[in-house]
Amino acid sequence: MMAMTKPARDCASHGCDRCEVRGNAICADLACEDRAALSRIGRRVHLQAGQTVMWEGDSSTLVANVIEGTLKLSTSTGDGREQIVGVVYASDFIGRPFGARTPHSVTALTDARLCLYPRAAFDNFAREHSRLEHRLLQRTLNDLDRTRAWMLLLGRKNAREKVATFLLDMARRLPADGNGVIDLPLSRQQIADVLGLTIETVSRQMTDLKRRGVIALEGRRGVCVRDARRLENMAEGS
Amino acid sequence: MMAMTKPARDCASHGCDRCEVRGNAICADLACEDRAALSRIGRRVHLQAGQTVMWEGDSSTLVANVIEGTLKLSTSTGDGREQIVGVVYASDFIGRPFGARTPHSVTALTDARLCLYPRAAFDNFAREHSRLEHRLLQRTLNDLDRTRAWMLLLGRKNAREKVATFLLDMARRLPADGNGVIDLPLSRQQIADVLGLTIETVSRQMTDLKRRGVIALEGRRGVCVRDARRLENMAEGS
DNA sequence: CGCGACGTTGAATCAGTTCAAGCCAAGTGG
DNA sequence: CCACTTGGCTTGAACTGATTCAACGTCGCG
Repeated sequence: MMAMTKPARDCASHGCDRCEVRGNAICADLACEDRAALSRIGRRVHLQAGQTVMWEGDSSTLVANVIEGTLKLSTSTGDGREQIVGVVYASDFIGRPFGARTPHSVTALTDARLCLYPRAAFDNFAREHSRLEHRLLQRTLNDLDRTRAWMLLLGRKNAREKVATFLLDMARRLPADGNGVIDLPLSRQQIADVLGLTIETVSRQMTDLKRRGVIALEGRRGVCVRDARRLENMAEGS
Repeated sequence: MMAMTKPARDCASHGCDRCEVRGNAICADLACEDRAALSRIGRRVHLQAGQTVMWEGDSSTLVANVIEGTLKLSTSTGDGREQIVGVVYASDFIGRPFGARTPHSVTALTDARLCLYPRAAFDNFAREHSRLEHRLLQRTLNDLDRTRAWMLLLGRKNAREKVATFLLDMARRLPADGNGVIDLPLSRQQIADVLGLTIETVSRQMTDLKRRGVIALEGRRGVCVRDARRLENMAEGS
């Protein structure tokens, strides 16, 4: 799959033209030749579910675009308690440009494909291409908004509200199959790590939501939102 | 104070030259004439403690540099539970550039002075001055890092760890007087809103820390860190 | 002095955790 | 093909850290 064939014509001479996420990634509105230059800096890599690409606290040497798959961003306390601080999807950007340290680990939740750049080279490229930098800024501002909204959940919502909010967020982001069932990219433990709960509490809340007919569960990872209105009410406090 | 006098010479012809925060604010490395242009867009405003400049969900019409004072960024649930998602100090930037809505309220905790810009004009200016945009990007990336670190606190730390972490953060950011006493810009309720706790729990933890000799309390807002090492241990889990 | 806002303290309650057991579906090997 | 393991998920019962509710202090200001 995805062999790096090299056609002849000027502007079609690099892999990006066939890139699945080009329209949404930060490279979207680069001129054709600039995109070619950027593509020369980067390389494609495949990750298996569970693989970690960047470690919290390590010096920041890599950044990347996510081409396919879902990854988690996480931090931990010294004694091993983990908090997932973000979940990223295709076309999202990962890594810490313009900074010495990677502030959180990045781990693949599903098999994934990345377009990986050495940070230093990327930084230089970005500084010379303000359209790219502008896109990166927009994306970072959005991330910051979403992260701050999540703080309200972590600090002030109870278990039911947390789980309901999480499910709505997932339903919004992930495609549903014909029966309206979505396939969660996270295990129960990982959901707990997103919500600041324990696995048991997550499980109990899910079961409770099922019992009330608000959602249906299909196997371990499948969920179907049956009554979105009610789920939304539960996500706030009512 | 701070009257907008207009001296005659070319490059000294705007208020910025006397600006207390110029070295650290996002305007820092603008060329002299660009800074003059930016200053023409903005205006200085004074805020009294308690005043709110921007409301969560309102359309984003203003952005600003903080010249003096401390402000809080906050979000609330429908039923009035509040979470403080950030505290900003002199030379920080506030507001949501390149976005339609302000995602959180901004309220002065102390009397404050801002350098306020209409968002649309600021956006245009920023798009044409990539050094400004670059600085804004750096700042936003830093904010995001700090915000994500705070998620670990909200999701995974207990009350003692939260309060200890908070105090260390404050001690790092605020100047201490001759006796090592810092003046907290936040009331107990606001500390609770930062940490995702209740006011009573914050009070109990502070008293406990005092009883153990780790900190000393001076009146309502004064704190002195007596044993920083021990406080650091408490901030993680030990 | 006395009022009002802010902070502390105590006792009871409860949401969520902890610990322990059991369940289920998917392998693995005899 | 069936016993047995394995890993993820659920369920139950006991426990506990933080909240809730209520009373009491205390500081600053008219």
